[in-house]
Amino acid sequence: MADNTPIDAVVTSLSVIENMAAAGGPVGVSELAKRVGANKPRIYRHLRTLVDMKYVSQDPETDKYSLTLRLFHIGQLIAAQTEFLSEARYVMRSLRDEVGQTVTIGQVEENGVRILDIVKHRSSVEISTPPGTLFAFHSSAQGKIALAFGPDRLWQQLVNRAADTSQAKSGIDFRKLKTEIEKIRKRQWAVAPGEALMGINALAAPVFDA
Amino acid sequence: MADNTPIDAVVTSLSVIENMAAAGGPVGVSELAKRVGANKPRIYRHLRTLVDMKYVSQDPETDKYSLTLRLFHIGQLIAAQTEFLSEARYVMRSLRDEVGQTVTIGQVEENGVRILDIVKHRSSVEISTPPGTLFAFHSSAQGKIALAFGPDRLWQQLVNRAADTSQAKSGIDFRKLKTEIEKIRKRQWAVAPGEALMGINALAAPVFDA
DNA sequence: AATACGGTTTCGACTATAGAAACGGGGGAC
DNA sequence: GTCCCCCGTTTCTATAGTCGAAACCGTATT
Repeated sequence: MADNTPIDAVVTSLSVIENMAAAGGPVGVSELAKRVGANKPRIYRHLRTLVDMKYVSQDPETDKYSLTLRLFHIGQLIAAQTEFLSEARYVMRSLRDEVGQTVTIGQVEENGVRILDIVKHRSSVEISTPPGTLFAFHSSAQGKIALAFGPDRLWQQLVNRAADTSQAKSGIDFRKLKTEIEKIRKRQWAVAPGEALMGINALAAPVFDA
Repeated sequence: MADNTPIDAVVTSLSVIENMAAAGGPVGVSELAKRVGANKPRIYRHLRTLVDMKYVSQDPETDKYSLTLRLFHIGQLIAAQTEFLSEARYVMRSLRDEVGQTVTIGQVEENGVRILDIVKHRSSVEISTPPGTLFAFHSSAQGKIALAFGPDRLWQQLVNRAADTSQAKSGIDFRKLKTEIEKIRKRQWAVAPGEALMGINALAAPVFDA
């Protein structure tokens, strides 16, 4: 990461899009120019490009520009990739309101549990786990849940990998972990106090689809 | 509109985004380069820019890139601007709970009806129509509704297009279709059993605004 | 051990982008 | 009716920024 040089034109166009979205309605070139902090011709050319690509349309009457549903469609695709996220949001939100805690949702991957989304609990201190974070299997409530209720394959992989890398120093006590997993499987939920951060609680996983 | 000159960099970045959305999962630089039709360094720089702007994230493990939820959020904003979608959600949800069926909402475009959003009905079998899907006019309940209650222009276009392409083999029986449309217009709703999938039902369209 | 493929970096050349200034047209003030 | 102001649009030139070829380095493969 030597010379961090973002592409100017892209930044500008995305700023245009963002500002249009924030505007909440059709916008003119001049207004946009002020919001973005550039002069009119620049904005104009970017708008023309976006119109060309069907991301923006111009009202023939007022000459003002508005965003089309193209980006919305792309957004839907993204949400679809993140699978059930859109539906999960509702559950998460109500869950948060119920327990008064920040709620996260994750997905099991090869090497751990990846945080997909988070619904924050408004409190004085903000302990945020940005989406995309990867939690290890052995040192997080989420990971242990995955081990407890996920396929055996996960457990095997974890053991094999630890053996392969000959990292006896990894310090994972598998016997202890195994009994912990068993316990989790019985009581249906896991805690992992002080392992990643302060006090993290996780709950069982409605896996695979529903 | 003298010298139609779209900004290259913007076109590239948007192509990158589109291809990532279409890919349906994490993608590598090389794969993207092939899809977009450019060489690796270019794509790499664009990706770096998008990462900088938080539209894309890179998996620390696999080095692959994926779209973040940022665009999804913007898409939601757009949908809110486009007015009725946010309101429609409520209607759709209550409608679903009432009839116990999956409800979709679409928008009439040039070549068919595009599904904008969907509220699924929880049942044993999942028959999902991902948003963004385009339904043909003549072979879907949604399309027929559009023909029945939309402007005549749509019908004319459909007939003309079929004539132009000289594809008599298209197999569309226009007389039959026309009478069907008439019937739909009278009884206010349409069915299209077995045309797209199993049993699809659609309802009349609150067009144009309200 | 050697190869192939992945993402990343460098560097020079050219072109595509930016900014100043000017244009035409619509609307409001007076 | 006339003037003026503000809007979206256009031209033009210089420079900055983007591009492509080739090379780099790590990991996985044979």
